[in-house]
Amino acid sequence: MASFNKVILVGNLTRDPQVRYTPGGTAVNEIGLAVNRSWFDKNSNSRKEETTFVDVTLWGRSAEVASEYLTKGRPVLIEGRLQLDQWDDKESGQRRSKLKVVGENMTMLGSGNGGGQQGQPQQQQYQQQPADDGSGFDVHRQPSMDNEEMPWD
Amino acid sequence: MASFNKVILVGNLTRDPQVRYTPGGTAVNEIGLAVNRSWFDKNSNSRKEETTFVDVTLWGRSAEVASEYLTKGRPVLIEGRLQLDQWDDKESGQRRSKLKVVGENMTMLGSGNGGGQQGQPQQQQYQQQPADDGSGFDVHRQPSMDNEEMPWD
Amino acid sequence: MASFNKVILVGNLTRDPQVRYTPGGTAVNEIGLAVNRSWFDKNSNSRKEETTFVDVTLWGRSAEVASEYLTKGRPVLIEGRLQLDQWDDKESGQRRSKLKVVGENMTMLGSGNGGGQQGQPQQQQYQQQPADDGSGFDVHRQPSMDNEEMPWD
Amino acid sequence: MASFNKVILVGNLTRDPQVRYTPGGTAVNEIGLAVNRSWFDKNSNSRKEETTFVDVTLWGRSAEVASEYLTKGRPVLIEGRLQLDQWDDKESGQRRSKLKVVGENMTMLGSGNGGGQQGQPQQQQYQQQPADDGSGFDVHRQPSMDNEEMPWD
DNA sequence: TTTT
DNA sequence: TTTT
Repeated sequence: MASFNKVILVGNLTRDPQVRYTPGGTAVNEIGLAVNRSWFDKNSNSRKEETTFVDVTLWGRSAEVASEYLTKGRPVLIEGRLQLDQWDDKESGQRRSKLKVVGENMTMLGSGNGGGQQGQPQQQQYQQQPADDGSGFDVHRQPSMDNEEMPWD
Repeated sequence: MASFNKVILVGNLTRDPQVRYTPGGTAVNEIGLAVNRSWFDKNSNSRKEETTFVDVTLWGRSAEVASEYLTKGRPVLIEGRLQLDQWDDKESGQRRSKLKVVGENMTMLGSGNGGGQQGQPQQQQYQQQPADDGSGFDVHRQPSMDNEEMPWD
Repeated sequence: MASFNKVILVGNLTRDPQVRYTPGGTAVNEIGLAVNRSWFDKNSNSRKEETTFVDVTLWGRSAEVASEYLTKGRPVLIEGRLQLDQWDDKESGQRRSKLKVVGENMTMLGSGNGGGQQGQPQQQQYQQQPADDGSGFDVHRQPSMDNEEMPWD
Repeated sequence: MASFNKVILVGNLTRDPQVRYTPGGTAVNEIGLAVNRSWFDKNSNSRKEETTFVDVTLWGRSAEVASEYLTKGRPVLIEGRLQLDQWDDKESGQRRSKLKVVGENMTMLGSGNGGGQQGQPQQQQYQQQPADDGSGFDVHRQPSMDNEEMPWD
């Protein structure tokens, strides 16, 4: 049967975003997100906290926007999908894998005036660039986008 | 700012589910899910496929239901959240971590009569048990539930 | 086949929330949400805006929390489901219906100190009360909840 | 603050889909979906059912695909957003409005061989066409799409 | 490696 | 370790 793969996260950035570019010129940004959960534990009769730290890979315009407008601590909403990175570990000779999140859409939350220059585009939603730059870089993993939805293009 | 953490997956089971029980008696089931994605790659001018294999931890009643009604290959919809498992690697002495999915709700898809005994409860949605059994087992990680929504309880 | 029904909204309150109570004592709160969308229209070569106004029905504790901590303009994240209200129109004698959103979870967003008294419980997520109060009031429509997740109970 | 607007539904078609075309040539399809919910009611100590009937507007390629491959009764997963249709009622002279769902993505579920010709493209996910055809028809309301994700294009 |  |  057909599949479906959706992740929606609201959290705070654990570091300042930093764009890089693939050899083919596509922007990439692996942002760090801290997603908190708190619940009341009946056994200990106390409130508990747990934080999930997630790395989210942004591509294209949203990769750039993250660097331009976001800093450590800023709240953000990410819509994306799970992706399994797989590789051969040269050390152990074993096949290894890691679950990641690919961000397909980013919405900046917060008042946007927490300081610095990042406040402007609060009503925007940033989607990814579609282009596979044919560079051999793993750009083929990047998902869909809609130019019509892109700001300032 | 407050957080939000939601994962919604539709995929096929990669193995027969197997319930286990915590020392305190809580059911746990780590099911394997294969979630496919296919897209048209403009560069190669061909359709591509990529599969994400995800382990989903079910708790309580849904852990049991998975074993009772599902088998390898069956389609299922999972609603849950990302969770970071963290531990100390004795080998390397390093802190390690792994992103996982905790299933908070399970919906069986498919005609349900693909064979075997699994077909009955197609209209049901299974949620988790709330109880922390105080066993020291990591049951404290399990989330919310609503008995009102539980079948046959 | 089994169904799934999920709505996730981030928007701003269009009015101050007001709790009411059913004859059986269950809290209800129909909050108004403004959800904006902006996109770039290629034809007119300009940015466009569209707002969706949605009424969201909250039950139980989240109905109360909304009134205690939120005011007009505050940003909020709602997780819920679509529900079809159906009734007979006495005037026309016709069967009528209206699509609504039932909120199953509410997360307050924003710095929380935008003014007034509403700022405290920023890290909380509020779920609904399960109880059907047997009042004949349409409380049977309210969904799941988990006391374990409730603050201060 | 920025907004977010997401609807995810799994249900069965209540009628055979029928594509229409706008004057500008854009495909539109308003499909009917039945989304079931069942829960255990503690008061009556019995299982209850409730069905939400939702009209979902599909645009572009997914509008066509729906007609080509789906028939009444087929299960489908819709990802979309809420939209408020507003108009002036000539009869009453009043401003009226109706909440609708715009489908941005459609995934066909089910074995796909329940009969007829609809079975082929089970692994596909159909997204909308971006084009505003400038016809004056309310095509401006249609959302994002990614040609790269379109099959057979 | 971590955020509020 | 992998499903359709």
